Amino acid sequence: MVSDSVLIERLRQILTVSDLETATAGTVRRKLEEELVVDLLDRKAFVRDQIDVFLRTHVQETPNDDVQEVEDVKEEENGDSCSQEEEEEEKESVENDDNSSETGSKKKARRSEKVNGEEKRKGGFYKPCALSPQLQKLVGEPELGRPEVVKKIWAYIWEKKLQNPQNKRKILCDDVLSGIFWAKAIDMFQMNKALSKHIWPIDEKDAAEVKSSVKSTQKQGREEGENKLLEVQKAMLSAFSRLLCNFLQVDFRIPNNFGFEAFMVSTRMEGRIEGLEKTMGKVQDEIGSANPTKDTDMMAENSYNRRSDEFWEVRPQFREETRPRRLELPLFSSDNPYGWLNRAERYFHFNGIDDKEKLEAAAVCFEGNLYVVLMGLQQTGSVAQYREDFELLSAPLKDANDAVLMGIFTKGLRGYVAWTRRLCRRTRPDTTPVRTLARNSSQIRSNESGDVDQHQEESWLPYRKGETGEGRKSAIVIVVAGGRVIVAGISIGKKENSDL
DNA sequence: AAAGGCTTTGCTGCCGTACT
DNA sequence: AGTACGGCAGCAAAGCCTTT
Repeated sequence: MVSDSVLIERLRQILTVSDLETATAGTVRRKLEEELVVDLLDRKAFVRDQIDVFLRTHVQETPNDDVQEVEDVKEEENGDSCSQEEEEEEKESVENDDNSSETGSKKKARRSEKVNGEEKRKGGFYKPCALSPQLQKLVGEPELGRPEVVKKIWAYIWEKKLQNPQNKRKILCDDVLSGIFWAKAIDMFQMNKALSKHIWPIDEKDAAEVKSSVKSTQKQGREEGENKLLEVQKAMLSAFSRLLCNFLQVDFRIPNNFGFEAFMVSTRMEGRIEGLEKTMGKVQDEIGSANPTKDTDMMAENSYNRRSDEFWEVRPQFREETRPRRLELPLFSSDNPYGWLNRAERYFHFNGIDDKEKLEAAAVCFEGNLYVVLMGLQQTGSVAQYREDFELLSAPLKDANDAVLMGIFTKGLRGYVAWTRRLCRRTRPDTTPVRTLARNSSQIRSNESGDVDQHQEESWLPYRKGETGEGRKSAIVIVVAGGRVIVAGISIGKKENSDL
């Protein structure tokens, strides 16, 4: 039988040299048993208590090392010292202040002091991010933490006096700012959102560089293929978004190396189309009823196909002049996407194609390649961004099978495999409200897509205890693909969740 | 003081599973 | 049944500003 004192002494020795991040009560106890050649099963509680005592003293000492050093210096300066008990009381009182009486602003001030006092942090918020060329131009640095970018932006706004005097929340964009925000004015609350399009994590870039440098020659071909696919994706996204922007009468923009502005969510898009159609209808009526003038004729020339019969009755000669000539629009070529874009634009110009027709014609040309591109699309940012990209790309696939589209969509989701596995384990079909919804709704598809057929059908319809009330991890995802609404039960992260 | 946006990191607490 | 552990969700943190 080993005495308590011997046990404690040896225990402390073990803990001193152990990695406290990984050591557990069990591993420590087993080590003790091994070294002292005794069975400590009946003294488990004692061992755990002693570990707790050690950890309490250790943990108190470690994070306050710096404070302790400062206090030591003070003590030396003052020539006196207070007892450990008094120190502990002081610490406690500080903690109590923190928890109860201290106001938010004081806390904030204290935090700020802390940040200013310490060496500028490099992680967390201050983690340097890569900046877009437009943003680099403004802040004068290739990489910067987000808060510092915001600081510099505000400094620029003040310097140039770009706040609207009537409403200081509005920022009037000069050339530099409009190059970043793609607007003539922007609400300051929207500013950070717009900025996020220009701030990219460096890790991904670094990781990609490291990855590519260590790739074996065998993998190089595949990588080149992926790069090419990415190039094609970019080109198609660029071309397609340009057409869409023309159609929707919004600014054409390719804000970063791959991303889209988030105008493509179907509901918003439908709203814009509706609005656009109404406006066009009004313009059409006005043109139809007005006397022909040079200006209105020019407007009419630009929208040959949108004119009413009444309009042509007034200007029969104009119909002859602007009749589209026959010329084939080339199919999209992944070998030369920019070349295709050029030729397509010339074709549109030559035939006087209006915006809606441009969109439809381009969609037909894209269709063959779209599955390939869609398959290559991966979630790199938020689910919402990924969904929007997916919706944009899949929009022309009107004949596509919903389940296939949903399968491709989920396959590109980050962490997909992990959550489907977990969901398979935890599914409780009979009590799942989502499942009930799925059975009753013709819009909801189960996993018929094949790419996840190793999972139970329930894996599409996630369940987690308490879901009825909170649905902590699960949500219904609605994807607009191929012009149809596709709904699926899905498990997603917390941030994405809020976006739904 | 809260609101509104966004970012990453790390802590806490909860839950489920595996093991004793 | 109790315990240990893994994994995940939720939250808070700094920074910026003006209006209510």
